[in-house]
Amino acid sequence: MLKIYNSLAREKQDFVPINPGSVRMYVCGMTVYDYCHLGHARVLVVFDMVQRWLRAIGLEVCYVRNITDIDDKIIKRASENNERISELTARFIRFMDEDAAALGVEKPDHEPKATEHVPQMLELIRQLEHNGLAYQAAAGDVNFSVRKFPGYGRLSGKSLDDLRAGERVDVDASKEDPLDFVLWKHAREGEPCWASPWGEGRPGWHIECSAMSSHLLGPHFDIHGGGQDLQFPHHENEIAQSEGAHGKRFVNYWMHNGFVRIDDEKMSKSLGNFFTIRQILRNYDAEVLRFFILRAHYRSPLNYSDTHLDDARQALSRLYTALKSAPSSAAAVDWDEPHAMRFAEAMNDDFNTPEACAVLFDLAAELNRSKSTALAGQLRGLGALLGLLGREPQAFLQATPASGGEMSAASIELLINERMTAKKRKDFAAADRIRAELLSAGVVLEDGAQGTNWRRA
RNA sequence: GGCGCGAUAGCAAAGCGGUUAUGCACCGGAUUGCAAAUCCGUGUAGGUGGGUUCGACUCCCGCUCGCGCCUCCA
Repeated sequence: MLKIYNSLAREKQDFVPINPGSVRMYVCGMTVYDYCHLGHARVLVVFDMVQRWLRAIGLEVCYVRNITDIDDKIIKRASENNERISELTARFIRFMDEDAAALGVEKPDHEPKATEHVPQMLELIRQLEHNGLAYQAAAGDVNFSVRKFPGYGRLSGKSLDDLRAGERVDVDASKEDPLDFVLWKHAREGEPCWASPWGEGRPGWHIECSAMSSHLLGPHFDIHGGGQDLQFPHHENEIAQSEGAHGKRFVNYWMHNGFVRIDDEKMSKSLGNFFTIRQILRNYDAEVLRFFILRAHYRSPLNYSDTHLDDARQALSRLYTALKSAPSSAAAVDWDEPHAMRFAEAMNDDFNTPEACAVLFDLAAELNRSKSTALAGQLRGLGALLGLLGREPQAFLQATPASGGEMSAASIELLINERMTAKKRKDFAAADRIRAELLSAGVVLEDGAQGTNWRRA
């Protein structure tokens, strides 16, 4: 039985799909005006893992991850770059796709774009107005009236009065309540806009997700995910909009992944302390980054540093090294085998990937002892469920970092042959000199029965 | 100020009311020409003060420290 920590209930709950055997899941994706950073990498990888596991336990999954391609920051960036918004967003969607693919993230079933769902948003706003939850303010914006929606603050655990107390933002005088949020922004000079019953304008940020999720998954679906920072106000507002418009429950399980941190501080655009995915991938294998993310629990904070990635690389090397000792292919997992059972138990416990990884290491140790092809198959099969261990061991162990500057495989082989010759005539001094030379170039040699293997340190 | 989360060995990171987490690093042994890899073995934990209990890292309370949300953010 799968258990999921539901942010709304603040506890782990048995997962019961609305329709037996199938799951509908929506995750807030990226706003595409810049490169994806490590925080985005975490959302991508975490929910990819969730999606894979849901399928692994036999559920039919419809996974939607949206793309926000119209908003203040996009407009600002496009004007700074002096380019069209559609060019800017198309470029960063492409970069996002490249990064996601590198990280082994499978394509969601749908990736709706905000600009392609304006009619659905307008319909939602119309419904909200009809239900007395939306009003057009003097300035022309259409706002959501939070005071009229009972239960506002349930997800974030805040009462309206608590929220008032912490107000740090200039109050917009045209709002009925300072916490009311914008559904439709009236058009401004030089900004893109759409026609609407409330005049020309463009959608507020929160309405996008409500419109796209209900359009593709219906008004009531199983899982809604995203980064912890979206819990308030974004997800809170989504609930208010969707339930306010449809008059029924919106989402059964809310999942929020923890932040990536740098030096114990949240990594974010506003703090400017972020690393982009492609920056990291210049020096580290993408699978190492994926493993680094999955070896922590998705709800825990994840501190990033080069040292931690080095550590993750060493650990992943151990798994691939074990795999090298027995031929294997990613066969179907034998779920009656003890390791697989432990793995499933861990994953069913709110996606406990650190525990699942520990099982992989136990399996590797066992494999190193037994050289069992069956165990190698299990290791590959279980790894595949996390999107790991899909490559040939040599390919991983000998991979060259994207930044280059490494000794080529051909030169390495040449030196290894030279060393072989030296070894044959018992000239160990010469052999060791070559080995030391390779080591200083970041290449480690392993002499075995069938000759010498090498890998990058 | 309000609300919430966390504190585990040198580092990273889980589970668990009593029995080895796991990985990296470290130490001893096997193996090796020597290494590397691997295997065998050992060591290093649970912020702090109380409480509950036969027994607490695990449950409860206080304190301290750290982080997050209350504004755009994954």
